[in-house]
Amino acid sequence: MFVYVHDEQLDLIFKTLGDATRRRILDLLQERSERSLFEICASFAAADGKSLSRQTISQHLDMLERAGLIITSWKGRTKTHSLNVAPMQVATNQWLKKYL
Amino acid sequence: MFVYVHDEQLDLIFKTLGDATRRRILDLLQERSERSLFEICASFAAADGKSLSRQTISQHLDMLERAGLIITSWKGRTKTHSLNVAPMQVATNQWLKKYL
DNA sequence: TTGACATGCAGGTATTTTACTGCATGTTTG
DNA sequence: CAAACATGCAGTAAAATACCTGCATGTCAA
Repeated sequence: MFVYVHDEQLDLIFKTLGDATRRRILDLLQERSERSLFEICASFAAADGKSLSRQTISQHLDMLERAGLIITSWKGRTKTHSLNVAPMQVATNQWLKKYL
Repeated sequence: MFVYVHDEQLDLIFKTLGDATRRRILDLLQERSERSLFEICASFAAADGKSLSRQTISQHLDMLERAGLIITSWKGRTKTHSLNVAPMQVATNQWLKKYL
């Protein structure tokens, strides 16, 4: 199976990866998926001094979801966020690969 | 040899790749390197309707150079631009690889 | 059913990005 | 030297981004 993505989707994938906070969220979700917004905020606060507001992290999660890099589902009043590596693989196979 | 790059450099590399115009410039330079700004503009104009101004392309080239994705050298009054794939390889080896 | 919890939505601000125009600088060639 | 050429620099405007605060909505549990 090979999914073709348009330039705009490639734009979105690379732009989304171009922010250290969002890459860090992906790294967190690779360790363990199915995390809530609050858990992600807590991980950030626990790790070091630089903690961002809940709403800011939420915006980053929205962008990650728009890029397809995370998948969400509701469990009661909690929305869980899980990693989805497909866009990275598609971006690599479709464009980046030829330079590696 | 393994060059460690900081988060800020990873940011810059991915952000730079997150624009279709810049990816297209890289694709052009992979076909043939050592191209001048004017040659790149001409390629854009020849390919299709959507042609950007010389200064706009120049700004994209500046960003590509800051990210290390192109290397430049002067030949008389002409500045030539060549592809440098190292940053893509570094970004892949240092961060992206674990998701592929 | 009410209080605590988890998230969403609206808006505001400062910075960055992307495009442009116009002018300046330096280099080659006739 | 002067004209043509290749690029650089300055400034502008619109849009997007990244952060914030405050309030609203929906859900679980006592």
